[in-house]
Amino acid sequence: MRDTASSESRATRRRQAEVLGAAAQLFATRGYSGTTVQDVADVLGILKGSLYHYIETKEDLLYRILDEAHDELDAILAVARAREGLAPLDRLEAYVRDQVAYHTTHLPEVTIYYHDLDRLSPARRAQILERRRLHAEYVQGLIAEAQADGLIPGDRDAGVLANCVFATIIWVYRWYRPGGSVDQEQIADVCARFAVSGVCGDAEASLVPSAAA
Amino acid sequence: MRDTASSESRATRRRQAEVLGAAAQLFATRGYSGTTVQDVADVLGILKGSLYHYIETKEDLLYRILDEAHDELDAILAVARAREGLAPLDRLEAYVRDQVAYHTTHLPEVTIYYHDLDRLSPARRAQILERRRLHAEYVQGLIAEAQADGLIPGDRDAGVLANCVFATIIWVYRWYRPGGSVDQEQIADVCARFAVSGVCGDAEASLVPSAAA
Amino acid sequence: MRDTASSESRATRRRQAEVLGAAAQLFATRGYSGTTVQDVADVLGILKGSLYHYIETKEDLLYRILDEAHDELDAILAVARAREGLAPLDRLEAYVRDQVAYHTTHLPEVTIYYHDLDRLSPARRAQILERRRLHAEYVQGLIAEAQADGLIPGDRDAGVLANCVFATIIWVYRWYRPGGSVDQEQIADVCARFAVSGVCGDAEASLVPSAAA
Amino acid sequence: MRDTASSESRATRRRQAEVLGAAAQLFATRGYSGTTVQDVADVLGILKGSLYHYIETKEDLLYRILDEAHDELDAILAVARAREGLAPLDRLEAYVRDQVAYHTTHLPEVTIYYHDLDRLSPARRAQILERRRLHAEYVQGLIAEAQADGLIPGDRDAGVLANCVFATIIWVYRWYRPGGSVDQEQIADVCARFAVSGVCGDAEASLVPSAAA
DNA sequence: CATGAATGAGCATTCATTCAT
DNA sequence: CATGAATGAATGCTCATTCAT
Repeated sequence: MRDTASSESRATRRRQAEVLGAAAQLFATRGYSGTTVQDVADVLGILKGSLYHYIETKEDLLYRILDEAHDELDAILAVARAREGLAPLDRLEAYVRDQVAYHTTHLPEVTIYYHDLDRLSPARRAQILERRRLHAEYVQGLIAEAQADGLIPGDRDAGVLANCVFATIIWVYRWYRPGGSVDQEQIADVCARFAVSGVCGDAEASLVPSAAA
Repeated sequence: MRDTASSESRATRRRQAEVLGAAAQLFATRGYSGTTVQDVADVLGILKGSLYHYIETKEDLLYRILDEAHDELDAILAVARAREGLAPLDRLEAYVRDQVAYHTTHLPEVTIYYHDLDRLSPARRAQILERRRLHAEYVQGLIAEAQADGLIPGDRDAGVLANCVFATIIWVYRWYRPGGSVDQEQIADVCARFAVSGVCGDAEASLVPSAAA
Repeated sequence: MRDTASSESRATRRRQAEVLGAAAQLFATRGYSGTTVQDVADVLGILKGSLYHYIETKEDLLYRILDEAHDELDAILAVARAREGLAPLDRLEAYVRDQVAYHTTHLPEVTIYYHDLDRLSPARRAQILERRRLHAEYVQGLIAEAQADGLIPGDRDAGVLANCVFATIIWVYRWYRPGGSVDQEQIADVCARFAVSGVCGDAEASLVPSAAA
Repeated sequence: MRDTASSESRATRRRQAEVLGAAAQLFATRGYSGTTVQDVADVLGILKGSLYHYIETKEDLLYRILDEAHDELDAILAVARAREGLAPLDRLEAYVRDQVAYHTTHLPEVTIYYHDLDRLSPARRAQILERRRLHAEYVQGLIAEAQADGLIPGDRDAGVLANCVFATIIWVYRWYRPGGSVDQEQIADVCARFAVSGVCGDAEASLVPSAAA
């Protein structure tokens, strides 16, 4: 029973990971269009032509990075779905916290995700977008559920609110840089609380006094 | 009283605006790197070489679009600063509303702003970033003020919260498309309320009962 | 009796001279290929399109500069030819002196002459080369005459010697710069003496003693 | 004992030489500005883009041609410096002879050298000019030495005389064409004698009688 | 005379991709 | 697996020249 029975040997898989890692670093820094196949090969210490032993096209690199990243994102969604017996807003808070934690620890991947998805071929882009849609549905569902349960006001469009929640999650990649004064856990906390409070939208109540003063 | 005294004739200025408009449309759709000078010329119905009567480099197009857009953004900030006698959170709400209104009505410009700022030369990028910084300072200042006034809890980093507010504003360009079921004014309302409630962060209070129930 | 009877008015001719002067300056500095029509127009303070009121093609500028310069060069030849009753080497010396004087005082023109003659159309180049040939013939004739008269050794090819004489004259434009420590008259002297002594070629005779000493 | 240990294989080096040779041929004929990268590729029988495997910029071609040519020129200077125990004028004569021999056998290189040095970037031009300066110093030094030794009159500027010597050497490339009636060795002889006699400058002495006759 | 928009051909350079060795 | 030479299409930019106003 040789373990080469799997289609790819362990060494091969490691090399593939190195290739994707190098590409991810570069794509995140210079953008997909701004990165050349030569750049990737340079980082790996091989020649441009040799890189084509690992990929068929440059777009392959982009797709694989995005595909693998989405595997982890989908795992977060699966965990969230498995959290039963919790109130919708608590489930939302947990989901946002997990997402922000992922975003802060996978800056290159999410940077590429939000910057260069459009450089994917239509078919592949559609594939990724479909996976993303499931996340949107989940969050929008939680919000609609909270509205139905009377936990939050029902006068606002759940879809718009869901987008605001994702804004809170996603935008992290544009301002968070490791080594800052606020650590990752705190950031996940603040963002989760911001998002949940945002969908609650009862700020006016607390503000009325100050406005009335 | 002729206003032809200005160095550029009206026709010239109109043509310049057409050039920028065509470029903005394309940059927003295909990205700066994905748009060729040829593309822009094609839209204008002139030859590639002729376009160089209006620009010196392709980057000029990007810079001018961003520069003009920032003029409008800065006008929003000026208006916000002029709103005296309002509580900080009310000023924040008004600012967010204005910003979201701008974002929904200037999708091409803001798309370019958040996607291709890095394609600008270092000097020009720095110039834009400096203008952006003033906005960040303003919002963070409002939040800090609200914290100092005891209007919102002071246990969360004002900088992180400000980033969450900007997330709410900015992300709009990624999901809002004109002609949807929710109109622009409603969206500005929802986002403003989301952001203000988010910084208030008193969701737990309202949630505790439901969680305790 | 208007003086507009001449094909070009005085003002027109002055303007033409300005155009040629500006072009000559630029061609000498940046080379013909390295100078754009725009550059010339800029120096004149007009637009590129307007320059075409004075020229038909860019090559016109080159040709006219060269043509006018050759008028002066030919005048030097005419003067030389008129110097009768002088020994050939004295006539050679006078010719070299005049030529070097011209070269040091017309650096832009001669620079263009020796650098960019090949950018002329074949017909025009041939025309200039024909005029140049007359100079070569004259100098070669003087040398042959001196050889025939026994004034200088006859064992060396008169054509090669003539080329060496022209080398002495022409090369001046590559190293002479006004304002140096040696004035123009001295330079003309040194060059003339160098050339004449060179064709005499009796250095060995004078050196033998010193070598024998 | 394989010499393939060197970083470039023999085939690679040969190809590089072919590339430089093709470029040199073209630059000499049409000038650097007048030669396109396409032209060079055409001569090599490859596509324009493929040429960039051998060069980084078009200027690289120019620099390498000039750099390699100067290696040979500097070898001539080294040989000249090694010729001890000879009177200065004899050393000058030998140097001129060697130089002229090089010039007549390397017409393309020297043509480019004297025509297109200015198309080099400032840094690279300075580098070449520094190497050239050593030659000028050497020749001027010989002349000064001869003057100090009383071998030639000391009333003429050694710098100007050195320039005249170089004129004699350099100008060869403008009139010498292989296959003429005078062979290369004779030309080197004539030029060397012309230059040495020129710096001696005692033509008057020999002329006085003929003028007095 | 002068303007300035437009032309159209050309240029140096880049780059994803292929393939014989 | 890796090399490196070659492809071929595209890109940003230049520039001499034209011409309606």
